[in-house]
Amino acid sequence: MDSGRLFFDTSSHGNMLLLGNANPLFRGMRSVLNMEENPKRRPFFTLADDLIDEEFYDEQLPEKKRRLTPEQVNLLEKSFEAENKLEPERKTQLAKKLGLQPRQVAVWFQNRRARWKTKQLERDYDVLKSSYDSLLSEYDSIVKENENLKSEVVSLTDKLQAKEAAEGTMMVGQKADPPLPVTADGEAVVLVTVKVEDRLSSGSGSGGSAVVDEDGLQLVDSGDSYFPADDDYRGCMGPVDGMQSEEDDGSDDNQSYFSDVLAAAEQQHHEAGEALSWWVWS
DNA sequence: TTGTGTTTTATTGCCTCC
DNA sequence: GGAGGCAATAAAACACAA
Repeated sequence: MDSGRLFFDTSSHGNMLLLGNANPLFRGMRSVLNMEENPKRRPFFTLADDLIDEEFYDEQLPEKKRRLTPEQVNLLEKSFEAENKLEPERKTQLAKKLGLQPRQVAVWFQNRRARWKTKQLERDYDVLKSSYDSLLSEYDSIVKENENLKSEVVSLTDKLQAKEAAEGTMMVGQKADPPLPVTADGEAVVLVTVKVEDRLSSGSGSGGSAVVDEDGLQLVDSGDSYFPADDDYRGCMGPVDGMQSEEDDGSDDNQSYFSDVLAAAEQQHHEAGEALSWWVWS
């Protein structure tokens, strides 16, 4: 430890004396000084003028570290506000004005810069956090909206399924009078049902179509479809959980709707809106 | 009064710049 | 190499609850 830095030179600065903690005299005085503490206790470092007529220093007590007075701090703060770096000349002037050692002024500025930096970091953190919170809430609302759209798709899909099934049954039912045809034509009814489910579950119409085509039921397949094309249909179905199309390779614009909510939420929302309105319109 | 957490003052060691 | 800045740290001073 550099003891030269720890002790104030009493010859250069009036009656100031500070002993290091290692000094037994200082340690002994600590308890005494603590007992003498009172609310009006004068600070260790005061203006040079005040040092002259104070009997306090007559005793030349070895002093503890004292805090600066509010006046000293105010002046230092003002100086810091003007310029947070301290040129040698300003340091000397401030020290003279405040009755402090230039070294103390330099230390105060150093510590003040450290405090400022800490506060600045806190401010930066707050800004980042509020920005993050805002984005998070935006993300949550988009996810919620996404869920709503998905459930709407599922609901409409169910309705469509029921409607297609009903129409398919009617067509076959024209040949078989009973509500549930169980004759040779009844097989066609079953196949129609499979066809609809297949479309909804796999998104690939080829497999289901093959079965139906074999039975010559083209009318049910696409000729009377609610959808202009299979691609469009699958585009609407793609996003529904558990009903993912096998062709969901991202090549189709509609297929990518649910792939990255954050990346293109607004655009995707728009696309979903179009798909849905088209669906309802059909 | 005392224990504990926070703030302030000061030191130390390292680094950079001139 | 000396001066000054910074990060880390020590320790005194202070605030405050129990």
